[in-house]
Amino acid sequence: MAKTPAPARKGRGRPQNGAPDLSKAQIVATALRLIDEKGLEAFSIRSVARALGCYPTAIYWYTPSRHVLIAEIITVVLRDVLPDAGLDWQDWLRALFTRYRAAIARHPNAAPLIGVTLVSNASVDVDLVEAVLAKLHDAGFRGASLINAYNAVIGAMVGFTTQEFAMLPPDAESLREDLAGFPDRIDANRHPLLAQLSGQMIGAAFILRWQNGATQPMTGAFAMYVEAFVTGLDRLPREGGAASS
Amino acid sequence: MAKTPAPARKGRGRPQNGAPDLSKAQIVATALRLIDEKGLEAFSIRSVARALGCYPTAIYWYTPSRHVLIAEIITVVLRDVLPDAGLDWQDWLRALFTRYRAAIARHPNAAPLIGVTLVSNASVDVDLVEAVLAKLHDAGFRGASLINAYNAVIGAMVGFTTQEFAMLPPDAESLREDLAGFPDRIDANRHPLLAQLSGQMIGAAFILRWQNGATQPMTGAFAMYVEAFVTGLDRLPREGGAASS
DNA sequence: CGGTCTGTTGTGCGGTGTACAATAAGCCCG
DNA sequence: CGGGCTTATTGTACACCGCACAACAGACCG
Repeated sequence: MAKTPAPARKGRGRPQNGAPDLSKAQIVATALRLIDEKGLEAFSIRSVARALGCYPTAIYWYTPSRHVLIAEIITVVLRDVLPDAGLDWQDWLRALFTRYRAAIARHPNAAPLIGVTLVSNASVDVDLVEAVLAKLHDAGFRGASLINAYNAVIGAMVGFTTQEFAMLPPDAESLREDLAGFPDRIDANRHPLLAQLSGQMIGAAFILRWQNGATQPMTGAFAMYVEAFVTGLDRLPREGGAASS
Repeated sequence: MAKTPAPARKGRGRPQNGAPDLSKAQIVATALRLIDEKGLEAFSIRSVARALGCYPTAIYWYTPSRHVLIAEIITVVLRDVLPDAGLDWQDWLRALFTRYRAAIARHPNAAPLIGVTLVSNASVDVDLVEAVLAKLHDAGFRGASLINAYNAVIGAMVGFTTQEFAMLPPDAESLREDLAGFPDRIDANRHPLLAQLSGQMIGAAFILRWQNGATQPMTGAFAMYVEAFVTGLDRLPREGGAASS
């Protein structure tokens, strides 16, 4: 509430209670709350410190850098994406993709963090890796094909949803106005399908939208994407194949 | 070369030749060159100005904001992704994905810009939209299914490659060291497949890598991903389906 | 020849991540 | 019980960022 540091307790030094004022969990939770409520741009070390009523440098006692803090936010967001292990491999993949999307939908403003920072960093979720490998092994994938399938699955899981919830430029309003007049500018001879479908696509389709999945979800497209990928995977050869690098 | 503004010409006012010193194309090209050569983090309005030997605010004469400049960089990177229109719809989609990936591979450090900023903004590439719609119409998709398929295709095109070329944290070295000792920490009882495959996966697979597609391309995984998606798309119902929103 | 347009130089503000010093309270050990 | 070590924080400082805005000089046009 106060202007800049807003210290609940004044003066330097260790707090008097014996217990710390801050904690890593509290910092991560506050950061995520800021992202959820005010958008990704409102998140910074300093804004988290402001919200917690401490100096920015106090944050650094619990986390070594902005990047690591982001990594910790990601692991919180991606909690509980693993589906029930009892499912058939195809249903399991469908559930995995859906649960991943649901996790992002719960914190849409955090989506770019994951897409940009690579799924990796920080704590490797070994259970996720093993589970994907296990289900693909169930499906019959072996050797280099198994690893390629693993990468294809992770890429597919993260890829679509990251796009769906991608951040928009801050001048979304001008983008909207731009697209409002767009149908009139289409040359029906050169772009007949676009001319015919623009009414349904403006504001709802990639490249022609000004809002992201938080307000304009692409549920139908996502379902089709998952279905195409999973059923397509079933029709692929499952052995051999070159390694990636 | 000079310290801060490094003006080739001194003093204020309009240049004497009659021709401007700068141009939008030059600014975009310089920005992209900086990104390619020194990484995305080295790109800023101020760094571009430094490279051009002008004041940062001179950049604003040609572009209204950082976001718009980024949008212009994106359109340059994504030039020439459209494949030959004569191809069969499935081959055309394969070619589209491959050409998109090749474009990103030419400027890997720019990958996060596209993934984050949404494919949209700035100049809508109507030819791309129309071409995708046309090929999916060729495939028999109609109505809501056509639009869903369009979104699935764009999401698939951008999604995987964005992940493959996602930026890594600046402390990649410590990540590498961390992952070097990773195989020894795997409990072979709890994670048997990971224990067996970690040797092939460390450094080359999502979540277990410390480099991105610029140095560790996932060619095999990408091929499998494309193949699964395209052949899967062929087996989907092509009419009806609910709209997304 | 005066005014307006153009394309710069320059100044300034509020923001950022984070390195580093200062400091005070709790804790442990002799 | 007292001195030093550890802990958790306040403060200061620096180099960077995007960008708003003023100043201004040359070109161009009536």
